[in-house]
Amino acid sequence: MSETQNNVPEVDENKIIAERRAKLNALREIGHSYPNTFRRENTSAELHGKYDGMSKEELAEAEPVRVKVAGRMMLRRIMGKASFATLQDYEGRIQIYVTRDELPEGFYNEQFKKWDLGDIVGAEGTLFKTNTGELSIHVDHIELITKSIRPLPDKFHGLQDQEVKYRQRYVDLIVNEESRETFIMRSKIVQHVRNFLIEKGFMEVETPMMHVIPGGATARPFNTHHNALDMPLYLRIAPELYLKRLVVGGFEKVFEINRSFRNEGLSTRHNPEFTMVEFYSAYTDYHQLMDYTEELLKELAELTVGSTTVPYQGQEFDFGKPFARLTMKDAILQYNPDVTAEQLDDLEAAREVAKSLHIKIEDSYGLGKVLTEIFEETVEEKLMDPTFITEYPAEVSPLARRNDKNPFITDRFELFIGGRELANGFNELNDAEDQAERFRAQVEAKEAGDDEAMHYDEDYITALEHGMPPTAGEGIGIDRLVMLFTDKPSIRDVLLFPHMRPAS
RNA sequence: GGGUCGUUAGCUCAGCCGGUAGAGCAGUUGGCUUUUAACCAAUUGGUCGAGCGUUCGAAUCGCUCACGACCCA
Repeated sequence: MSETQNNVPEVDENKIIAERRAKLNALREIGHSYPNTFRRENTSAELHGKYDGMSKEELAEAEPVRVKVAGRMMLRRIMGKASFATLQDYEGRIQIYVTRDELPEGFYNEQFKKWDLGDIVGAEGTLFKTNTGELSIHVDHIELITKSIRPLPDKFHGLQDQEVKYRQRYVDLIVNEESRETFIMRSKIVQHVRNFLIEKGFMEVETPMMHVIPGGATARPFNTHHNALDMPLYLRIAPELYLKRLVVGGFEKVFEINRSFRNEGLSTRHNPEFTMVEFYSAYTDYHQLMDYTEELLKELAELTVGSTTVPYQGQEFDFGKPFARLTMKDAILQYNPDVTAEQLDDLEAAREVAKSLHIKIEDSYGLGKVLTEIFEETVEEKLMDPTFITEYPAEVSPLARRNDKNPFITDRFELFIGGRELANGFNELNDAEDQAERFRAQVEAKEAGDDEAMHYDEDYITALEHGMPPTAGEGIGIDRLVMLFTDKPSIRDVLLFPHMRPAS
């Protein structure tokens, strides 16, 4: 049974909409049919770029410059027989000057003056500058291209209602410049990450988003069902295991930028679907990945902020100096001066430390998990400037390779900025027997009640048994990256269509 | 899951000591050929998020619910 709503909604009608519909009906009677015949030849930004530098006199004395633009009418000032209006296209705004006597008989009063803010129009004419020096188009042909039935939000205050911004992003994008800029920046950031990896010799791939066994992370998946095959499927929680299968297959440097899905709560940092870049490189190690990450983030700071000092919500993060690198244990000691190194080497002592810090510890936790809990509770949120934390315990790193000298820890790091985890990378576990053992431990945890623990992925073990070269891999959260570089407090501000509860 | 705050005209917001709803913008009508949040004059527009209660009377007080924002777990 489908619960999808197929109800046709009742017509949402208020006086303004009714009046606009009446105008549209009048237009239909004289043949308007949402025409797709107007071809613009110029954009607002192009014209400002070329002609803003010319003075009023230079423009007036030069050969007349004919231009043809289209856009949404955002402002209009009618002054009797002449009007100014502001058209907005995807790059910006341009002012047009419309006079009664240069349009066909009756057009100015019977058509143009009846158009509404929000309508999309095309205009042709010659460039000039107004007395106050604004580049404008003296129009001799103008036409209504698309009638808008719905009124726009306040022309000065824009759209303020946070909920409507998220639910009706198209309206937000029409009226709020800042919102447009955020998503343009997001696109540039993703583009830069992609180019960065391609220049480093990585190959972009696409792996399944519907998994038979959800793997590659510890998280609850979304469940779905394949009707023809009559089998359960899961939306992926990470692409990791498929990307590493490709490394087994001989694609030694691969990456994927796309969505993963986790069936967990919503917050200012969590959306059920989110975007990660994951990349894997054979014959290298996690130190190389930290170097790549540092290089990439410094470039992104330059690209987005134009500086190595990144402002975020009233704070500033320093991307100029080399990123700090310290081990999880050293980090705990540094931020908990009362704790000694010896206490962190012994399970019972570490439990006591956690208890004194009011951290909940389950009986099943080993020393590695206890240390990680202490780290997450007392250190994470204090790591402001970019900081790599290394030497994550094997217990909390089921896919990472153990350190050669100390099998308690893995060759793994996470990157923190502004108290938030931005990236996670490690030397990949390519010992199939060790991996099988780790999967078994995860299954035990799952059977003991940890519903975030991993499944045993037999085919992945088979892939590793064919031999995966030594490989390092990393995931970077794109949404959090964009939040950081666009100074946005909520993940919803950097998602075009964030998940919302259905409006009542 | 818990707490705080919010939801009033298409938009941005007042009103909240309970007495039956206001402004600006947008819209409509009129005026205005270099304005720029244009301006001037007149004017239309509201199940005050939903429901229940208290009261002679509720946008306003109380309770429940919905959605959102922030904080905490």
